[in-house]
Amino acid sequence: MKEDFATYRVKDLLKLTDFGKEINLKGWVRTKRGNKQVAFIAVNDGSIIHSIQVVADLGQFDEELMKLVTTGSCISVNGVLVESPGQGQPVEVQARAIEVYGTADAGTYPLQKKGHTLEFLREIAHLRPRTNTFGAVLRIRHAMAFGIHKYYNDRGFVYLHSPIITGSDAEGAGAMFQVTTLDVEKPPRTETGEVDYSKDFFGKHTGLTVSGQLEGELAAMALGLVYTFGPTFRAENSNTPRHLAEFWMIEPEMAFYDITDNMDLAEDMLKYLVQYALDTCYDDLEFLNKMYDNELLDRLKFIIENPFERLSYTEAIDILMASGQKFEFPVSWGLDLQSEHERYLVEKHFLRPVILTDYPRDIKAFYMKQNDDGKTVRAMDVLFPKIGEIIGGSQREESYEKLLARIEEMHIPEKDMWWYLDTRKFGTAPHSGFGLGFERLILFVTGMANIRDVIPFPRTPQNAEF
RNA sequence: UCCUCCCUAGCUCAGUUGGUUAGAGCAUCUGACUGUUAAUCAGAGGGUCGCUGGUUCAAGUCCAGCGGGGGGAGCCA
Repeated sequence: MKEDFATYRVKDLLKLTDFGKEINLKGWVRTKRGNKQVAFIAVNDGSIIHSIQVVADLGQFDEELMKLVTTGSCISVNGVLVESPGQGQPVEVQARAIEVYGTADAGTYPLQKKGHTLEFLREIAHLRPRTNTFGAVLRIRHAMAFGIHKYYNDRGFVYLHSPIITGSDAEGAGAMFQVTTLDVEKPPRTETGEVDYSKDFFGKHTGLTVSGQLEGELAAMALGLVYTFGPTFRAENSNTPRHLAEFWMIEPEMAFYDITDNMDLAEDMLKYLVQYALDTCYDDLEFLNKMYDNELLDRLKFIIENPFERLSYTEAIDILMASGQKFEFPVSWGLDLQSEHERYLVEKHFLRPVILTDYPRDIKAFYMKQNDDGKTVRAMDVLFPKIGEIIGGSQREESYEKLLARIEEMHIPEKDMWWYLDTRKFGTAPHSGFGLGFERLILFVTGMANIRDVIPFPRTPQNAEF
């Protein structure tokens, strides 16, 4: 076919008003309607949620060619941009020539014109990006990733590439996937019969990272403001709509930030990102609001306009105990909050995001700064409606003595932590940081209910297809 | 990992106290229609009722095991 027409993406075509212009477009057919005289072909190229209507006067097209233009096929169209006489779209393309790049057999192509369940789409994750829903989710996901880099870059943070392979299992954030080149059938053994990891690729036992925080702290003690944003792996047998074995996490780490600065940053960042989604992905959000969650747009706007509620763990316990609410799990000071407790606080009592601080030290990680009361640490968890914990963070313990005491107390192998302890030995500083689960953010922003639907190819127990 | 629910046509589902030949909508195919919007109208094809075993004269239906999936819980981001 003639190649002298300039190719446009659908997103741009829909905005053009110079009717009569000759253009080319390429994309995938969503539907074909019509009669003997005329065919209406909805073409989507992923640049925007909307499809463009291509109109083919069937007198001018080969019947055999038109038979190949089916839902799912890929075509290139030369045509003229015209004002649409029909309802539903401002412009359409009067086709002059159509080339079929790839057919999609109508009898076996799994995606139909009608809606599919999200569960079914998970089974065809290789094709689900072609749906309106996943187009929207993936564009929003991109915008959020870009917005995160923009947010931190604009504020002078350095993007730190923390390692994916790690030899430290000390963070305690969860079970690690082992990384090895040893023959798992017959690994080399020591004289005492244990697997000899000194013969392994790295000369020691290694795994995939469960957190970039510790390395983030190292860099924060030099660059001041850093963040990591990378894949994170947890070999936990978690089967919930909120957990993945492979997910992405953003972990800012800031020298000279105390717990309040930390909370301010977390709240400001979340509001910025929600606003960024509204600014850059409104069409997609509108679609999701219409199809899945009628309160999505209202909820997003509410988040931006209202301050998060901040209170201590102790105050939260008091509220829960005074609530008169029947909980499946008892509430008492010292016990970790259960999902039902967090949900009560966020969705029943405060009706807004909640930041809880100063948790009992015995239920939190070793690196959190110990309060003077000897009982609590400067932890902060940001709890969101529907999602639960979206951020977990703390001011870090900067005292060498206190940190070492805690490491010993919790039986963390000190020999693996020498480099981390060195930061407290040499030029230590008050500092803070947190971890934001990227997919949980996307859950909130898209209104999707299952975390497997906000990542292109989810990795969960018993599932690594695609 | 625990609790619970589900698995019937390509998809979404119905299927009565166990009883003859398992149904519908959509999708697909064929036909009709001069501009459709999840087009419409008419017709047709399409099933190892997740798998294995058991109970019974008789199992989509009852029982057991296994597999897959959803929701809740735990672990957390």
